[in-house]
Amino acid sequence: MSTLEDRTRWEPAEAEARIFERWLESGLFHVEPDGTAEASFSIVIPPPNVTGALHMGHALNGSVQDCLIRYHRMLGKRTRWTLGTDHAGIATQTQVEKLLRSEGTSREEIGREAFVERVWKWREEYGGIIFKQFQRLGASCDYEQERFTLDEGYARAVLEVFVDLYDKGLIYRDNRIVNWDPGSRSAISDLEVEEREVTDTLFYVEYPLASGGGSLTVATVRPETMLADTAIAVHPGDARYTRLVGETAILPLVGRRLRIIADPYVRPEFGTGALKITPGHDPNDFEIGRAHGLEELVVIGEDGRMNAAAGERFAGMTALEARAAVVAELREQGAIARTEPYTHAVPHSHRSGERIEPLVSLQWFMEMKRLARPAIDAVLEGRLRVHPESQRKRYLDWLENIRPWCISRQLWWGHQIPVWYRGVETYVGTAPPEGDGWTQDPDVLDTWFSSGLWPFATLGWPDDTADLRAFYPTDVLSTARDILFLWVARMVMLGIELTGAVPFSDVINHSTILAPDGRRMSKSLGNGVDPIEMIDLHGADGTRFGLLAMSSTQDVRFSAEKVAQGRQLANKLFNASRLVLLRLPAGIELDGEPPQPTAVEDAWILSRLERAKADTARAIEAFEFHRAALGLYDFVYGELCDWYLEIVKPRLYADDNDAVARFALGVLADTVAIAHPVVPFVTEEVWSHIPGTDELLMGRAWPAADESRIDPGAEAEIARAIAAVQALRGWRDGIGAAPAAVLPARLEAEGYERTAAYVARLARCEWSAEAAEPAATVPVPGGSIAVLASDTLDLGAAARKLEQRRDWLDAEIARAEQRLSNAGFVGKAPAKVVQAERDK
RNA sequence: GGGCGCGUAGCUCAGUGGGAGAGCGCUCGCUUCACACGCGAGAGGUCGCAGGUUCGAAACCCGCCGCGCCCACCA
Repeated sequence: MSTLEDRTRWEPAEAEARIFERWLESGLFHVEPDGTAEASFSIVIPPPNVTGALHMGHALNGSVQDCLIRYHRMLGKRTRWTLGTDHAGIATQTQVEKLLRSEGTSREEIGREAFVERVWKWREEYGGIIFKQFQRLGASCDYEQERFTLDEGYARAVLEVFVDLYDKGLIYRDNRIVNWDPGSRSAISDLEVEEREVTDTLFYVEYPLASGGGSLTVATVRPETMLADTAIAVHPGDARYTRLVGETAILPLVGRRLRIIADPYVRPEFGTGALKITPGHDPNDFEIGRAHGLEELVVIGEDGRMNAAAGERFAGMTALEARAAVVAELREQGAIARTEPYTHAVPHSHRSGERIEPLVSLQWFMEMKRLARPAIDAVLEGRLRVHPESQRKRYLDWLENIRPWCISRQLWWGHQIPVWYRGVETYVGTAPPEGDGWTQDPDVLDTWFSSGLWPFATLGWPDDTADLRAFYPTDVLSTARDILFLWVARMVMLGIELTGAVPFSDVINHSTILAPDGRRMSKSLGNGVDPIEMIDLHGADGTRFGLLAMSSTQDVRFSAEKVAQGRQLANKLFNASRLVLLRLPAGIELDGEPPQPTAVEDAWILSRLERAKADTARAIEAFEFHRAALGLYDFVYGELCDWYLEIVKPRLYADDNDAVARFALGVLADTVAIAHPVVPFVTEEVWSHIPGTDELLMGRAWPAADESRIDPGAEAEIARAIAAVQALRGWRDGIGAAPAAVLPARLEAEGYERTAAYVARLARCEWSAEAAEPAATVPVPGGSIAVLASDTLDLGAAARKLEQRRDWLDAEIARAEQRLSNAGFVGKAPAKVVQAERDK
């Protein structure tokens, strides 16, 4: 490593790996379980898919969580960030199946056992890559223990929960209509379904009445499902059909007799006001069918093809083929009255993208209503806080309208359902039953069933472990809002039911990072930005800063410029530190005493630092990470570097600089400390060069704000000096004064007793006692500065500038006077504001 | 059909009642002893539109327009 003198730039590529290694070796990522959950701070990572690679969402969430973890670690909390991965049933199975296909085989061909083995092997190979990437980001997880939702202990927890909830009657098996995904050949839950606009044809089909007296016309977009019709429904109040209720219609092509029933669900104004009822293939019809005791016929099989029940003519066809065939036959019979195009929302599988085939099937369900109530109360009573507030309503609305959850999946990769069958017997238990002839249910549980146990199963539940006692309930759960229902709400429900505790006290729904083009980042669109590339380009600190800074609203476009801004901040911190450290006299080290100001600018920066400490802490605790990041930037650039360090340079370069060097060192130390949760690498690096610090910054105590050091007087004095410097610089630039020229001037303003020398140096002028007529007068707070004639000054330009200034001032005075003459303003506005106007 | 968010400088975004800000880009100037991945100075905004509340609105309220997202079983 080269010396600080030679390193004029912060080089993340060189430093970050080295620093991360020190963190890892320090053992600070891991803390022993001890004490109570109240005294600790713990986060469980939202488990990425085993197959996953780091994307921008992970990088943002990692930055958020690490910022929190580092902050609380510095606060002295016993800090645990538990990490692990999710077996991700469908996603993983799909990937491995794809691999098998490329090898010319399939899961059916090699069989279940070999397939599952293959997935495990695949997981060995690719799993956990994402945590190497997390390390690039600087994430201070407990890497010593990585959990997996299919670990032995975890699997045991899953099975015990199944048995427990089954015994409580919350889990049951039933023939119900489910969202069948022909793509993954499995049932999926309501949450895995997305609606897409589709234009279909609406067919008006005539069903003859059994009485022979005419026919009843129904409208349908799916004529092929008529083969499973078991009734026709009309609205009870629909006068057109009142006399037909209770009559019978004949199903064309099939000849089945259909009862004509009355049900308020039917909308009289849609189509003909008569609705064919197909309980086996339509969710609404299913409910109506259950209400009226109708038969549930299934004519489309799980392979998406018509089955034997569809009749010989149609069996084996795909649903689409069957539609064409049915329509053709109906036309032949003259049973289609008319058709019209019809655009509507149609459910598709979120995973496979295929159109959902609703069908009645024997599946396992979880009854959710009873579980939802306590999860609602937890939020209403403030035991669980949802951030931002707007997401709270979403959470509550969903839970208020919760429906049964289909938890069985027709997959091989996952937790196989712990139920065995023998003839009519059913056995439910965590271990296989005694005796011969039992076969286990082939289905596995929905991935979200096991991830719903994540905060406590990762800590050893259901055993009473030290981890559980020390770290559960956890504190914060940070996630993207698209899995608020899928995952978060279920963790809350299951956590309360199984452990008696809300599994975390705060839920953060962080922003969704969109691609620069405003669309979702996606592989297929090719508009994704790789966080690792960003880290390579701008460093982890820059990437973290950028992501946090851009994450204030619910959606945000990715902006590489914000990341570059973060890199600038890192570079600035590094170089500011060089200035202080390279001027540090031998023997001075950080002694733990608060910095002692010996000049007005010292008191000023100390005051600003106290505010920055408090603001940063407040922002992090309120989960307003953009405020934390941008606030640090403002402090470091706008106050520490642009002004404080510029003002004290001569003192730092003086021979007897002990006092100011010691002071600046203290300010620097606190600055890197409060910046550490946001930009951990560069701050750790700076820390390592501060004499008197043997330990890592990561493990240092957060510098608590001390409001007694806030000094409004010093703040006002320096603010005045800054304004004067800026006024003079602007004036100089306006008249084109030579940058290096030192202009003689007379200070004719109040309030510069302790800052006049700084103003002169920073604005490049020289105070003169000469009584000469000024060449120009520059207004500054508290008076003006008279610039005297000198050979470097262009008097014509100065005069023009002065003229402009006077016009502006006249306007200002007029405006202030107008305001002050307004009785309403003087009477009602706060005294401070009125006084400010008078001062003008 | 309901809900949520957004609309501020050319771009990406901060800013929740007292004279509009940042980063990037642009213009001009500067090898000033931490940093040229830098420093200084600028140009550039009827704060989506229209009402209202207020002494005072980018901000608070109402309506509209535009964009995005979520939820919803209407053939």
